[in-house]
Amino acid sequence: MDIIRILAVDDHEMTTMGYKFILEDSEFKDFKVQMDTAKSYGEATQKIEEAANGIPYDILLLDIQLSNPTDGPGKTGEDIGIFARKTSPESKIVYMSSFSDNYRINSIMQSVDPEGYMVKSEIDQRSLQAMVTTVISAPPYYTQKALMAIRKKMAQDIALDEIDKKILYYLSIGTKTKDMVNFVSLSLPGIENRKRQLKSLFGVEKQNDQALITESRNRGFI
Amino acid sequence: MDIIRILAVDDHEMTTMGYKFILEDSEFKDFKVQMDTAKSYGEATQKIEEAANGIPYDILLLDIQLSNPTDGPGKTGEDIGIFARKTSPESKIVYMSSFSDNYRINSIMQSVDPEGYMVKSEIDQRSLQAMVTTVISAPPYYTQKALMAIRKKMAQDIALDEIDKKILYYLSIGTKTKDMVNFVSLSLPGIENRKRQLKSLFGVEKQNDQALITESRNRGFI
DNA sequence: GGCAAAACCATATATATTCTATGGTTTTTA
DNA sequence: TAAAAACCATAGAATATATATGGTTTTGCC
Repeated sequence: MDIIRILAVDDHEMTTMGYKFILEDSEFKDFKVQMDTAKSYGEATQKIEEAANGIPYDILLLDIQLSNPTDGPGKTGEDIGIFARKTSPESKIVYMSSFSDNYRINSIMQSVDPEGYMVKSEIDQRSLQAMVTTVISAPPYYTQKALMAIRKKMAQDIALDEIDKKILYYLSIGTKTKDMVNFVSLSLPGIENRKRQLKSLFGVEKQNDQALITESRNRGFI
Repeated sequence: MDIIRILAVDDHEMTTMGYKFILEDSEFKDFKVQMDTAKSYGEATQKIEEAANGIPYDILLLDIQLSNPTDGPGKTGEDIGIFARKTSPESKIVYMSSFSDNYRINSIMQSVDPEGYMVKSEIDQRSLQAMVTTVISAPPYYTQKALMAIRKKMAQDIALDEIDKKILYYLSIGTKTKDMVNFVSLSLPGIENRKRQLKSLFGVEKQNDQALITESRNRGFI
């Protein structure tokens, strides 16, 4: 009987314990699961690196939001994924995230391209088991909410460049257009013109910024 | 007990009969399935339109390849999907296709954005039943090979315009560069320059066209 | 090997797009 | 209602990409 080694990373210990109890007690056809856990970026990367020197983990279950201040700012589960792709390329990566918004899922799909993505509200015993077998034998595994975001993105051909995405992002968090010059490498009329173009592209011409934000969200950009 | 009405379109009658027997005999929790079939573009669009005037179909199962010459050239399952989106917007659309290549799946995802996509080699009784319940309650439903193509597309940010895609397509079917001027609205040096840029973009600089084709396929463009 | 076709590369010029700078008008908001 | 912000328009600058042309290298075939 093969052993599938999994590392689950989440700052809430209850969560990783839940995964552990369910999966170690599950009956799989060809293997048993053995689970390690980690609570922070530092602990996770260390365990991944150590394992990669011997037998790498088969699966990494990563939370995106790690509110652990000891690792300094900006160290998220996304960073762990990027680290793992380099250090332990054999390991399958599955995100277990509360985020189901398009922006976050698109971002993870591009930076890490994980073998799985589960929205936490959709995780239960059955889906956990299905995820493990799928990821091991025939990835990818995405839960329904993740699939909805992915489908939305696939359905449209519009490709915005980095500047457009930045403008939409800052707009969505309430930044004033005149202040965007500090974040976007463009002149004020340049930004205004881009906004006009985006509104035209999204079919909300002659409407205010709120309409643009709403439409961008509908289309899965933010 | 609700009735779920499905129209299955495939030029091979055996295929639609298979769907019919399996799904009408299946035990679903909240409903029963009643299946119509069609063999051509004309028959399918007519049935969709008639139904839409009364009670539209709940699900349309569409084959992409319809080798029926009576409807004239260029009438594929993709066209049926586009027609159905207009005529019967309430109906869910699921493609049942032999195609598992990236190019085709990407194209369908953009032109029709179906609620499901099943690669025929992956269809069996269980997946058929799962597809129906998923599409009715919480779409989308994609089989593994479709998901692989989708994942590949999502993982990369590169957006090629129509001209680039055309060049790659004609290259992939063996068209000589000098003959492409007949299909692509660009001068010969223009095409050559695009090819150079694509090679640079894909990291196959200073290599021949075969390398470009291979890399394009890997990245899911053709 | 050698020849012709195709592919490939480089440069000057033309064209289209998009930026900035500037200044005016309209809308929001305190 | 006054100030701030958003919005719009235009001229000129900068950028990117097209064409036209001609040369070099590679490929395929006898």
